Amino acid sequence: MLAEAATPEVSPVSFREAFSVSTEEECPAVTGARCSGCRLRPVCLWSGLSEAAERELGSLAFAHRRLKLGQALYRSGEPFQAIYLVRSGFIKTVVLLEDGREQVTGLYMPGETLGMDGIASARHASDAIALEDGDVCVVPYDRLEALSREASAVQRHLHRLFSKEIVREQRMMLLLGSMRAEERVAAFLLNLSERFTALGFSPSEFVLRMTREEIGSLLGMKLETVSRIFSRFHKDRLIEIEGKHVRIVSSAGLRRIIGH
Amino acid sequence: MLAEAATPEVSPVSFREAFSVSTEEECPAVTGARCSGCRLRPVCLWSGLSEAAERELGSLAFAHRRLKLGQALYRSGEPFQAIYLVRSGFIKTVVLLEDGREQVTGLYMPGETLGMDGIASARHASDAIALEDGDVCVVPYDRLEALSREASAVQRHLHRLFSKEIVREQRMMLLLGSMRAEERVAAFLLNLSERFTALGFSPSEFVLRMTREEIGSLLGMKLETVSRIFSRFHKDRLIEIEGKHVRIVSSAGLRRIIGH
DNA sequence: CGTAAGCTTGACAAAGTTCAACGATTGTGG
DNA sequence: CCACAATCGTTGAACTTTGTCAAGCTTACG
Repeated sequence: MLAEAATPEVSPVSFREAFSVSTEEECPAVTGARCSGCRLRPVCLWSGLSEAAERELGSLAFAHRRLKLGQALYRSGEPFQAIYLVRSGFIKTVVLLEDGREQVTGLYMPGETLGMDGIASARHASDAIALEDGDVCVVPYDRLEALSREASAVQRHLHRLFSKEIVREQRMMLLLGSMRAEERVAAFLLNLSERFTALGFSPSEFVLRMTREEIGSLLGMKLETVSRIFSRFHKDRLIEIEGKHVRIVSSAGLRRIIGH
Repeated sequence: MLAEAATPEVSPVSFREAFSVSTEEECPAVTGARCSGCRLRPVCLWSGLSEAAERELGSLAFAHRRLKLGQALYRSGEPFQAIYLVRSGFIKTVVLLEDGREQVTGLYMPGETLGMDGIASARHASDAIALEDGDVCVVPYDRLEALSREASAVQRHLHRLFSKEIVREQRMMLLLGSMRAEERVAAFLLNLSERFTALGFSPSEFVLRMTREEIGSLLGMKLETVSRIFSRFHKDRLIEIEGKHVRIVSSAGLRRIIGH
């Protein structure tokens, strides 16, 4: 029944098709593509730039970097050079404790920006790991700084980006600090549903790109707890789940769980 | 034995003396004081500005706002206007869930900056509440934006500020998501110790400005758990504690607890 | 096709919460 | 200035949630 989950209902194209690694035509590797043709334009840093400003900046073309599953975009301690806009694939960020424990601090989908944690100390404070093959747009930070001084639209967008990340992390603290495991999982599923919707995919049917262990780390619980809660939600007809394919049967029911 | 805790050993002046609400002479109310005389200069947004840039900006004087214990600096949903530099007193930020549950997401000491969560949506995403009487320097955001375009030192400082907040929240997620209650309390005490040290006070003896309930909310546990862990640490000779007065007896011991 | 990685489930243990009682401290109005 | 109320903190006992360990199953991959 869930076999077709990979082909979202509301969208005429599959996720993989729509956000697959670009062909050479539309995305020459190192020289970078013109932003004007990019499908991520509506969510991109550069939207809102006046045409004049765009023309002025002949350099509005950035290198792309491809990532294979498991590959690191950057690692904690590495010199900070750029921030990254996800073009395709999912990326997780991970913070490590000396004794080896790790916390997944973020999950980034196409159109989302990561890497801002590196500005403070000129070194990245987390690892960014690809959860599947994909690619990112590399935005060199020094150029961004300069541009943000020249074009106030860029500045405003950049500051909003910083602030959004702060708000996202606040919400995550709320989740980790004051919700029970069941509520966290419900909130996680509803959040994914929203974000898939924003990308034009089904709100109710999608593929988790993380293992139970990674989900557990993001939500501050053990993989067994994640598994048990998925099973319980399934039994209670709130979701259907088969491995990583999820279908939300009752988003109202999930919302009710958070309401306690 | 802990009766003198209010007078830190290493510092010749008490915390309250050093960071009390300023007298009118050094801090005229609405017109704002010249930054040059401010004791927070080394940590302030404006440090690093060239003298030329400073002179150019005759406006380098900001309104101060006094806060009484329990008073809100801003509330979630209020229009975002400014960010705030704490001059004296402690401030907590709180995020609320519809059902009334709340999560303390931050604790801000003199010299620290808060309010950046409001930029994303032009409305604050949290409440900021004074934990004791104090005052803040009000930095209007539109002026900051303009200034950050003109003076790259300001820009750099501002971006670093954003990034620091992101990193701080990441660490908080690590704490909430992957540490046991005992470890969280130990980490909390060590973190306070560091920050008091940075302000020139004793690393080992200070006054908590939060109730057990507020500490619990910050650390994602119930007030009873906080109390029990304080008692346990006391029994194990890691700290001495009497109400809100804390003395760290063995910071190595606390560090060992985090190491598992 | 075999091996490793990922997922599920059960039984039990540990950690943290809840409820309750009580003492100490703080603040307020008479 | 005192008395009373309210808030804050501590501690015990019972309970709930989540983690741990172990086994077995499925899936993906070389």
